[in-house]
Order: sequence, then C-alpha cells, then structure tokens
Amino acid sequence: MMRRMPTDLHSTVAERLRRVGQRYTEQREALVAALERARKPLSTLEIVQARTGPQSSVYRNLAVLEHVGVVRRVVTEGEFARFELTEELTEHHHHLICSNCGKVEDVTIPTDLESTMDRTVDRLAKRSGFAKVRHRLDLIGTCRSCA
Amino acid sequence: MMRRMPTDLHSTVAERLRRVGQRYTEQREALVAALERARKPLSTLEIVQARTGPQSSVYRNLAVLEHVGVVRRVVTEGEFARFELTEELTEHHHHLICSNCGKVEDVTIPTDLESTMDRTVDRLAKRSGFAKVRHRLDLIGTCRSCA
DNA sequence: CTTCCTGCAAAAGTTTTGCATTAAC
DNA sequence: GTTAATGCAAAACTTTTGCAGGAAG
Repeated sequence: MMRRMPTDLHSTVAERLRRVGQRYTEQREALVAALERARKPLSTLEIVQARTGPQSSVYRNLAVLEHVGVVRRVVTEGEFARFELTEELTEHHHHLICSNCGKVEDVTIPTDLESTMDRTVDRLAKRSGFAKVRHRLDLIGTCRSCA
Repeated sequence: MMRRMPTDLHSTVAERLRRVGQRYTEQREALVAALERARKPLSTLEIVQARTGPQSSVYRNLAVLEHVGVVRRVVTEGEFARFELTEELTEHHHHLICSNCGKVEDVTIPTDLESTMDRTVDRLAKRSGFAKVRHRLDLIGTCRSCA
C-alpha cells in the first residue's frame, strides 16, 4: 500500500505517456493539475472552465489520460461525465454524493471495513468468473444545504 | 425487510402513479415488465427495443416512473444511462460490472457485510452533515469472456 | 370535457471527428 | 523531418421539447 508524493504525480504521468509514445504537454499538465487541485471528480465543463484548452482537446486529452490509467471516468447521477485521477495516483477513496444537487465529496472509510469488503468482493468475483475485481462504494444522500 | 411478490409489482406501480394523478398505461406497464424480466439494469436503447413505445415516450415514461420512485437511474461506465426497478420493488442488491464490455449482472452480498456497511455509512453521514444516506457498492472487473 | 398520454419531428445538449496548422521529439 | 497535439467547425449521438391528435377518467 504505497502513497505517492504530490511531486511524483507529474513525472509519473509523463512516464506513462512516454511509454505509449505520447507527450505530456502543457494542456495535459494543466488538466492533471486541475484534477489534483479539485480533490473531487470534475465534470467536463468544469475541466474546460479551468483553462485546460478548448473543449475538443479536453475530451481528447481525457481519453488519452484514461487510456494510460491516469484518470478515470466517474459517473454520479445523470448530467455529464465526471473525471478524477486514478487511485494509483491518489489514494483509495469513496464518494459522498448529494442526490439533489449532485455535489460530490471524497471520503475515506475505516480500514477494517475496506478489508472486509475486499475479502467478500474476492469471493464473489471468483464465484462469478470475474477477474481483477475492485470495488466502488458510493454514499448517496442529501447534503446539508439541500436538506 | 420485506420482499414483494411479483404479482404485487404492477398494482404497486399503478397505485403510486394514481397518487400523483398519473395513469398506468400499457406502455408504462410494458416498460416496467421489461425491467422486471431483465433482472439487470437496461439502457434506454434496450428499453426502446423491448417494444415499449417510441423513444420520446420511453424517455418521458422513465422520467415519470423515476419521479414516483419506481425506477432509478443507474450509471455504469460511460455510454448511455441505464435504468432498473428501485430496491423497494425488488431487493437490495449490487452490480458486477465488466469494465471491458460493460456487461452488468446483479449480485447480492452477505448480510453481515451489509450491516457493517450500513453502520459505517451512518457514522460517516452524520459526520458530514448528510441525511438519508444509502450506499451503492459496485464490483468492477473483467468478465470471463473478456479475460 | 378536462386532463393526461402519445407520436412525430425538431431542438438542445454532450461528445466525437475531419482537417489544416502548429508544436514536440 | 516525422509523429503527435491543437483548434476550429461540423457531425454524431443521447436526451428533451413543442405541438397536434387520441385516450382515459
């Protein structure tokens, strides 16, 4: 269980891109930086508004970064796609989602619950013939301002 | 913890619609029946192809049924929205999702893990000022045919 | 006879693509 | 120089809406 220092992030991303013959340009760096700053999943609109380039480039760069395992697509409730840095580059975490306004917060849960989940997930996975199964736990409710 | 008999389903839906002055038409019944038969979340395309009416009516009916708590929007990975019957009308369950081909299966997990999760979720929810928090646990991996 | 539902077609909103240009290696 | 990234505009795709006609209560 390794935690990565923030300084490592950009060189890790650069390395991953280089490995598949792609470049870590300013736009892509801005995109990764925006996701890092946010500490929560961002919508494509929010990413574009973070001055990460024109819409079409943002979509293309998200696709590339998703492909090399740097960002992952997170879907909440309806509306448009959201993206975050993958857990290898941050930490394993979960989402607390307001079903009314769509607000998303990152949360972590106690390690003992995590291990119980992991064990159970492994067992279920074997039974169903699925491989490399990870879990995704989201908490969905009503936030204070929507209550 | 109540399990509802299949026979109840349509009258329950009818009742809920009636309560808000809406009708349980043939199209809506076909839609609910399609979701019941599927035993997994269906995409809007799949629902339309299940002869539940023209696209526009399907979307409208899904909105109505979502509004009265009969169906819920489930989002998996990218692509288009998927819908399923709400857990009040079926049973609490989780999804086993193939990250490669997008296939989704319903699964249930041991009750002791469920209760551990519920307790933890309640605690986290209180701490964050969220109310009425439920959990959503998905298992994401590679299915046998994509391995 | 009033309210709701349907169906078509058109509009709106999100994401992808073509292509010429620019930048990185 | 060769390959990849950018930026614009146009296209594609999912979802929503307007409106006239039909069905349900």
